[in-house]
Amino acid sequence: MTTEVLPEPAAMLREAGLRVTDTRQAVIIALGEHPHSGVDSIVAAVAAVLPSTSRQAVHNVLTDITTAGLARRIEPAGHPALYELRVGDNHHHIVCQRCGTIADVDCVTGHAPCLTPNTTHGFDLTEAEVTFWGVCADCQSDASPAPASSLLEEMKESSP
Amino acid sequence: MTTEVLPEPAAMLREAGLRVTDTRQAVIIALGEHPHSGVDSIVAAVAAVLPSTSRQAVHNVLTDITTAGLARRIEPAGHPALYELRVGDNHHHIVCQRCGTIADVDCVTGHAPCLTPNTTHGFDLTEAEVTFWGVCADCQSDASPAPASSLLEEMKESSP
DNA sequence: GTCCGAGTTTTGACAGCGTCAAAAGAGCGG
DNA sequence: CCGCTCTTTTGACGCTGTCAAAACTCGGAC
Repeated sequence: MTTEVLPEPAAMLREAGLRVTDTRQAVIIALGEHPHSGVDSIVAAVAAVLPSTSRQAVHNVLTDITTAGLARRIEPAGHPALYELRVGDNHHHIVCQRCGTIADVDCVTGHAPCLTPNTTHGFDLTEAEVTFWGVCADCQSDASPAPASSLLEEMKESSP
Repeated sequence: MTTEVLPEPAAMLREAGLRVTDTRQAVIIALGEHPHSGVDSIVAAVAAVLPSTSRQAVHNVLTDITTAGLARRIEPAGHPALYELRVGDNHHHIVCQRCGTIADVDCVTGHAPCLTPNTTHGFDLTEAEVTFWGVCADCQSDASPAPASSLLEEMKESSP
């Protein structure tokens, strides 16, 4: 889509104490342009700029920047892991049960009152994760019966 | 400890329109005695009674009874799928980030007010899934975790 | 009680996603 | 400019789950 006000990849990496490499910058740029991307999509996007980049390198980068707090990893049930750069703000996700599309959902309650159960079974609560499931607008209007099991084809996103 | 006040597996299967087989009853009994079990644990439990049972058969049974509404499938990020018999009541789960133990968490708010976001991006909302993450009582007191088979969580922390 | 067809289970292979490990290459402080 | 350390490449491996065909049961019919 349109080029947005992306954060400086190099600056982000330096602040996080990570070395600035082409691969890492390319991954961050790809994530900035296409949030909620899977490893496959990111590999494709990076390969468009750095054709020699290996899949493993992308995995490494994603793990590194996720650990460093620059990115966030999302793992919806039944889908491969996705990544996004939005960290720090507490938001959740809504996943399309047909095509796997993901959208951000800001926590409407601000402080998440219901996300502090009193029956924690002795657990030391760290985080509350909310995932909404539904059908996206495209799949609603598109009445074509796409079986929820094998629609990996649909997930292929056409790049601009 | 063997025969509890568990629902009759045979009756459950018949009501769901599924054939009553040894394998299916064994799986249901195993789930009744050990909720939040993974396929591996269920296979082991079933094998104790029916040694010739194949892993694939367990997979089939779990898929069948899940589809029939007798069981529920849980897929915490980074863990293999788990199953439980409690269906119908809307409850969530809290997962130990160290050992993977899972406990039930009843929806304390009853009606889940914050689980109806107003910004659905055009999605037709179907379900809201909540997963709590934390550290279980055992892992809190016991600094040395080694329950089942996963120490993958250890690498969550790394300092350059 | 016996038979038969549809539904189950077994067996073996396979696919997706991610990780491990060692050698080669690149960043960056001195 | 040097060299140490971190990154990347390459290839193999592991885990979880699925696909497919043949052998076997369940359960209603006769």
